[in-house]
Amino acid sequence: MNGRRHKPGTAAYATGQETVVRILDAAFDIVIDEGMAGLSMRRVARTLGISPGNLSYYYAAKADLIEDLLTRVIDGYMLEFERLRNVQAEDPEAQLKAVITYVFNDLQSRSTTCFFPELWVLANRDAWAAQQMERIYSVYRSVLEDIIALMRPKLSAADRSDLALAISACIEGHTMFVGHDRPHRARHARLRALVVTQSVMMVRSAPSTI
Amino acid sequence: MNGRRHKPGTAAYATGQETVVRILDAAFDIVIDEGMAGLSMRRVARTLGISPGNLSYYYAAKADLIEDLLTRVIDGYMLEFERLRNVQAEDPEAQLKAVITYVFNDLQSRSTTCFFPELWVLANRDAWAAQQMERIYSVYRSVLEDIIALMRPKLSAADRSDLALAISACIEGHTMFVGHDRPHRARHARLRALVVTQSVMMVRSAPSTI
Amino acid sequence: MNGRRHKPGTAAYATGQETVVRILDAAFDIVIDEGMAGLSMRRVARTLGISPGNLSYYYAAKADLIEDLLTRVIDGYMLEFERLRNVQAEDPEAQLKAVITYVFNDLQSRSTTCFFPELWVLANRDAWAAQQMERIYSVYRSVLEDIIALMRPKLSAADRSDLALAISACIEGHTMFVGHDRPHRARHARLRALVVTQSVMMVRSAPSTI
Amino acid sequence: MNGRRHKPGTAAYATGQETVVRILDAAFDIVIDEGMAGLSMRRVARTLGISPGNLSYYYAAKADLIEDLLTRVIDGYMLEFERLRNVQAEDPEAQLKAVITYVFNDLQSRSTTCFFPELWVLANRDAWAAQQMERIYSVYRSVLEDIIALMRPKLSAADRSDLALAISACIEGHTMFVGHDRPHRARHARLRALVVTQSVMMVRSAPSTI
DNA sequence: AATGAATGAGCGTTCATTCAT
DNA sequence: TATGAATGAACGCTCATTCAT
Repeated sequence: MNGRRHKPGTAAYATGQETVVRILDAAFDIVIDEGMAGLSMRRVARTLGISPGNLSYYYAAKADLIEDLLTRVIDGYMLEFERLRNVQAEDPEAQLKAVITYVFNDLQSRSTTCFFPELWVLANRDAWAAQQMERIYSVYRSVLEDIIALMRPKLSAADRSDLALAISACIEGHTMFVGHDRPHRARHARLRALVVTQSVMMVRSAPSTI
Repeated sequence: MNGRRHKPGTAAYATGQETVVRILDAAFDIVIDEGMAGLSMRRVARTLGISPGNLSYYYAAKADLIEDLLTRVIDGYMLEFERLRNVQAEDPEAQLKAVITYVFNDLQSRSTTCFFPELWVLANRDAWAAQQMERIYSVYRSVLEDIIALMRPKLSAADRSDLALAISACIEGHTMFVGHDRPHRARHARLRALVVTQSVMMVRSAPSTI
Repeated sequence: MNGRRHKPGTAAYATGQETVVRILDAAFDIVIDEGMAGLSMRRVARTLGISPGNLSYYYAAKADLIEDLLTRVIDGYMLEFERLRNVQAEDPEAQLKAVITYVFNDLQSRSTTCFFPELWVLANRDAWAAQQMERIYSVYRSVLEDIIALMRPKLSAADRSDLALAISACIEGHTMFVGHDRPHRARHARLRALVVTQSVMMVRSAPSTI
Repeated sequence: MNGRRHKPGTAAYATGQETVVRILDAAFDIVIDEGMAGLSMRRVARTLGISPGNLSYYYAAKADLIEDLLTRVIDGYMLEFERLRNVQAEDPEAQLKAVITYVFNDLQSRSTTCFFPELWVLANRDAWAAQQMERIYSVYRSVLEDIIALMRPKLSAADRSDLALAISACIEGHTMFVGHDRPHRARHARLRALVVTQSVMMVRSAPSTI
């Protein structure tokens, strides 16, 4: 969605813009369906019915496409998180529950179940991907931190940050167990209840460490 | 510890046995260094200084090599978990803390940080890999379940199982944040403390749902 | 003369058209020189001085190339047979003699001597090849059947068809004996005379079986 | 069956002799099932459950195995032909009919339908194979020539030979049309009748050319 | 903005062959 | 006799990339 990856001037016209979107959509679908391992320039081109040459007009290198793809997907999730900031609730605790519930539920979507592990793997080897991963998770945590600040105003920023990281890591860790088509998906609701309750308790009771 | 993926009769001599070990070691190193995406038969052969033909003498198909590789790695972790069962501690609570501490610390090893996300991705697409993943995590959870049973004898098996799954998922979810070379590795100890404390509290206070 | 085995859109420019022709020519030459066993994608590419990648741009799979190759060769022979239909002769008998003479002579060409046995072998295992073989021989026989119909109007279609099949099989059977470079090539003319005379006699004298 | 192809001394013991037979049997089955193209040393070894190394003890090179294979198969057919020489019949004509009938019927066996076209292809490229092919067909023809000599004592040897070649070629040419599983197999009996009748007539009426 | 055409490297795999044991 | 172990070449194929048109 930033465009700074393909040659400047590219996708200057309406049809070009649209093509970029179609490219990224196709690429995302492939990643979800077949994993990053299944993503190839030729496959994207084939999916769209355009020539490899034309694809390389928009993305000269595969890495560029991947960058844009990650950026766009992560921007999408970031938007969701920003929206969570404005969740209306009686009190911060209710808000915390709402946020965790939302994110935990999202684990079940096929996109989320499939995309994030790919991102984690990517981040293990690619600094830029690691940075994008931080970008999204820091927004995610900042939403939590703000709520925690309301619940525990006296806690240090570091403590709040730890709590937020612990909560987010705990939720993310359920992806491969209760995510879409994952073996314990049937236990999703029960585990969500556990995580919600436990997270609230943890925030309430966490001692100040400074 | 079974493997048995290469044709029977192969690796009958000492040198052959050794070659198989060298193959699997090299393959594992490649996966850790470059990810599954970087694993190729030719690369393994190149690394070992053997011919592609010779490699395919031991593993006729790449899938066979991967199967043996996963089996071996997972068997290794399973052995570790079985060992955790016998951790000596004053009481179940101390034992729970010890187990969580151990596993959480292990997240920091490069192998663990790099291998498990690859396994999660694999399991998303490959039924056999998914099965192997279940194989290891079920042992992992059973260790936790046994300790939980000692702490909360009146809890139903399902409740204990949920607690174990939640704890293990929570720990695993920290891999990509505080694992080896991961951005929040510096906070590893603080988060471990949080997770340990919180897990104990959760087991202690979890209500019976049946 | 259809082909259409390489992806549509490919070979749209003059150079591409030419390349396809060169590919099929080279493939044919290889088959004639070394047999189907000697035909490989890489060899075709090497012969033409193009890269394997470029060859597979035109023919994504070897089977596609073979299909196009067979189609083209067989189309060529079919055209010849169609031309034989219009052979001018005093009477049907003279026409029959002319046709048999032409086909029998053609056995001596290196292409024919080498190509047809390869086709027979292929047809033994590949349904599509078998179908192509039928395609050409049915045209071949239909030419004969039409002449036979003129010579023996009262014969049933089945009888005419049997005669045509017997004559064509008899001619084809000489390929490996009097064909190009075959051990009895010196006797070609004498055998041709025998086959021509005998075929005419057979058509003349064959009893109606219905 | 001559053995002169593998190292002298090899297969000197009973078990070794037996292994050679099993090798050639397996090789023949593969050729019939998959064609010459499907014949590989490793496949033969695999079929027999022996190691490639052991196979190469009997046949150091694939070419040697093929030589022995051809020799044995052709020896088998030659034996059949020699037996045909002794067919009892009222007169030479009946004998000729009996021989043609026998050979024409044999076209329908899977082995014959599959093996001979492979031999023809081989003979197109390999001088030794061509020689073996001549070996068998010359016996075949000599049987016919002898009968023809009885029917037409005044015909020159060359004429008799031409007749024999024409008859044999005509029969062979039916292989790919009425052989096992071939498209016109249903017409086998009718065509056999045609060929038998016509061959007898041809021998009876063929003019002396010298 | 798009295609056709081309390269060259890499992949997984099969193969004939060799040789020590 | 027989196996295990190894080589190295070839194969069909896919891929990222480039570039003229």
